[in-house]
Amino acid sequence: MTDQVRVGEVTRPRRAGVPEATVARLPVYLRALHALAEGGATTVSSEALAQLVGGGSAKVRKDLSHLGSYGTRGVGYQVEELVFHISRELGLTQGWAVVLVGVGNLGHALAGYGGFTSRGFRIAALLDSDPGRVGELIAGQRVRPVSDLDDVVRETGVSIGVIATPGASAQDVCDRLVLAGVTSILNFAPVVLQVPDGVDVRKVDLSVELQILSFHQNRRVLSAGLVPEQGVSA
Amino acid sequence: MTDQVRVGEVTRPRRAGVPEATVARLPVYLRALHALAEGGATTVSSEALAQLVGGGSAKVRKDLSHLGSYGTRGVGYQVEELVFHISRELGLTQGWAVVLVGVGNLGHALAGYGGFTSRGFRIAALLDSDPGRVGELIAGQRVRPVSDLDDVVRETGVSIGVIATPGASAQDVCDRLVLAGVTSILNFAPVVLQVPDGVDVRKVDLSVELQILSFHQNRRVLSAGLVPEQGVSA
DNA sequence: GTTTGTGAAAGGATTCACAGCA
DNA sequence: TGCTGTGAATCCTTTCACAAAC
Repeated sequence: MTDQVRVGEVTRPRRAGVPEATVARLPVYLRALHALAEGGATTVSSEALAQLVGGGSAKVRKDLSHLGSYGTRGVGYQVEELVFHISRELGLTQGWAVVLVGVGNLGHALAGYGGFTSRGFRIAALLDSDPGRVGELIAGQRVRPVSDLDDVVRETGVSIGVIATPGASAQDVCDRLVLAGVTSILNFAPVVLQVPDGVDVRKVDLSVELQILSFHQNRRVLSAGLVPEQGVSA
Repeated sequence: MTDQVRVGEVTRPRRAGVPEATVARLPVYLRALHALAEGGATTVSSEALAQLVGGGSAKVRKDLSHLGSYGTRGVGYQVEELVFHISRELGLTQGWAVVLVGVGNLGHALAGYGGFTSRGFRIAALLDSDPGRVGELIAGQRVRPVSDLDDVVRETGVSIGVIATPGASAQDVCDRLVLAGVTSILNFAPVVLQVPDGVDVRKVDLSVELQILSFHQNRRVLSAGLVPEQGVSA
């Protein structure tokens, strides 16, 4: 936090090198802070915040220190101030336009999910390749055909695409998104997408977490000694 | 892989110490391997697998080496064999019974999601606290009231609970699950759950990934346009 | 020749512990 | 006194590079 970086005409505290691990936790802090603010809290200590998100206070402090020095010794952090700085760091003040492709069960859930709009994302369009779905009204939006993608991107300045199609069509949709100029993609389809350099893909896999849970559950059962042996032995 | 560990009455190659980072990737390998098997491939090299999942071949080899020594030098890995060993390591051969609480949009999507059942999970029951939803038929299952939870756990030996309720009721549902004896919980609600020691909670937050994407998109826009020179790395 | 398995090196992330400030 | 901010130490993860095996 000591050195400075020139951005345009102004210098401001360097926040360029925020570690990935920290970035991944900022949304979690943000949610906790919103909850605190709703509850009427004005300040919060690293210890209290750590309690809320499940972690150590030192980690919280180090994370927040990457955004700048916004705490007060002996007191803690101002909730509203932290919300502002984290939101800005995450780019949530930009009001990104998002296009959602695929309005099956999951797409429906995503279109109606408050967590997107409440964090500054604007769903610019809902697309689906199934002609039977086109025209359907979901969360106040009319579903449009995937062929409208180029128009949508041009009209609304979409920079983030969300893929909630079946696995089979995900790569095709992805290619179209990239071709249309979308550089950030959130993929809910159960496939690993291939994209050119310069495009950022993140994947949310509903079953991966369940499998990780299974691993731990399995270990717990095994170490509890209840299951003598399973499958192949050495 | 050299030392041994006693489990019950037998010794077998130690696989107890699989690093978390590796565990998190095993489901991804598993999916790629299933796709390869469907495509008719019988062997795969670490390099090819790395290509498919997006990573380095050394990482793949080190990951797989934690399961044992199942590759053949000069050849690669047997696809089917790897599928078996990874599945077993993840405990997917146990056929865990899962109870899903909350059958709103997201719950619907989860109940119909093939990725659960195709990986050996069995949805033992669907529960909802809304009396209006009880009795509804989803994916061949009839929705039952949350008050049936104890019965469900007793009857079906459920060990994993999935929470897909609104945030407001998630902690309550979580408490009931814990009380009923469930020790692994997958939480889709946008809150951080508090649980006693010995209970494993994993959270999937649909908007967290979008916010991380926003961070990178923001950085890209900043460094592409306005920032003259240094500061922003990558 | 090809590809695995793995020590060793390098790079990150977390935790410790305390100086410094309100 | 209470709590932040941060070097230093520790732990974990990734990458390198190559001997061993096919």
